[in-house]
Amino acid sequence: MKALSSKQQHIIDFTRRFWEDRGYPPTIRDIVNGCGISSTSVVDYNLNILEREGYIRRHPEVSRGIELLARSSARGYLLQVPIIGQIAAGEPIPVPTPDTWDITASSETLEVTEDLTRGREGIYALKVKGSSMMDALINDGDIVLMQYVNVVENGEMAAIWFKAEKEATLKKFYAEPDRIRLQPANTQMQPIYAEPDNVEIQGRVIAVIRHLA
Amino acid sequence: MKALSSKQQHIIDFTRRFWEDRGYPPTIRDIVNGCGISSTSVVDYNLNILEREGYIRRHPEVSRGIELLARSSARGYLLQVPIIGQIAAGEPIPVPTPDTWDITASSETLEVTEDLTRGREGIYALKVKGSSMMDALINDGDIVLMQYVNVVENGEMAAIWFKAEKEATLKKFYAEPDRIRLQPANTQMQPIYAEPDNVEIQGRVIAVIRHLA
DNA sequence: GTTTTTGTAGAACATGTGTTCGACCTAGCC
DNA sequence: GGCTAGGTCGAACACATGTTCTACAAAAAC
Repeated sequence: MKALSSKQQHIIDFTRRFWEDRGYPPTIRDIVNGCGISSTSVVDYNLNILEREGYIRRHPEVSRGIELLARSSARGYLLQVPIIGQIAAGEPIPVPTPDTWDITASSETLEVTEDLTRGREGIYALKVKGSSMMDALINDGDIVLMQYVNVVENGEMAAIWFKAEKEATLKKFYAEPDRIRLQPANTQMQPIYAEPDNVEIQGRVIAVIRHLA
Repeated sequence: MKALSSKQQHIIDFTRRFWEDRGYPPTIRDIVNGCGISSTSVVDYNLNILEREGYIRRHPEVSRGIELLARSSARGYLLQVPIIGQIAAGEPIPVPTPDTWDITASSETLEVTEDLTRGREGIYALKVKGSSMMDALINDGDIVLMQYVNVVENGEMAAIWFKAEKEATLKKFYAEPDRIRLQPANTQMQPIYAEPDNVEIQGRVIAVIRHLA
């Protein structure tokens, strides 16, 4: 990639702005007007260079056939994840139902980029209430992205429900021969051991998002 | 919004797929082919209904002038944040330069939704190295979204550089009459006090993103 | 100097593409 | 039966838009 002339940079900027603004790319004549260029062929000329240098892709004979490639550009797309409830030490963990999956029905949603979920199915979100998960480095107000699964691999962070104690928590999960070891994310803290019968895995933690300020 | 006929639903789905796939909306004839419809006027007819019902916006006389309004689609938009380096206890905190702002120049970027930055300027990201920030509930591998500022309000989480000790850390910042109090996010831990001369604020923490599994 | 390269201008051309219109079909209703 | 409303079809029209070509100027290479 060579350096771009100021005109080429201008064209790219304008095209991106146009695209973000209207949802479709500009025509060559839109660029002529938007960048104060005086001929369509000049734009064509520079678009060819931009394509050769890998900044855009052009679809020949197609109106508005300009695709911005700039580093992941548009590709990564947005997902709406329903925030179906909260997770707190003393409350049952809300389990997604066909109802809560319905984006339009759920009261709150979280917009995340696809790279967080990596295309996984069954993603939902919970808001953390209280500071009982601090040993998992999760604080009051954090949002945890969950995947709806009933089994997790050793070492994965899971949402766990202690049946007897009626308590919810987030811990790293390890199945050992006769027991289950739950390891706080803070490695300086001691693990907890539990009976396999007493724990119910409610989901896997995909990501944690803490929004300050 | 009335319920859509299956044909209308099909048109919307096709349009979204087309759009996600190629970066620009389909023409009416693209929809004719893609949805197995036999006349452009049928598509036009249904697009008008879709616009009336609020699912799309059409730009008259404009080729490919179909804008998807359905939630998630494009609107709430994506920002590319440059990951300009890492933050570790014993290293200076990388400070953004005009160079690192250039998305195309930086080696790695993070895609975030606008609601995380809330339109703020000067946003960059750092990758956390090591577990020294654990008292701020931040772990190795986490990504912190930063805003480039030199002063922060009391109570905000800031990236701090201790000049004498040559150490970086993330702490809640409180200016007191003669000293600066730095409070770990984990409220059970004791605060640290520092001389105003010895601390340099390198930025404000906007968000923390932890990506597991 | 001459020649080549790079960039710009304007116009003409060919095709892409939204729009319109008349005809037709069905279903429901009087 | 006649009537209307919703939906489909095909073709023609008009203009939006990518492409191409010639001419020209300035800079770079020879």
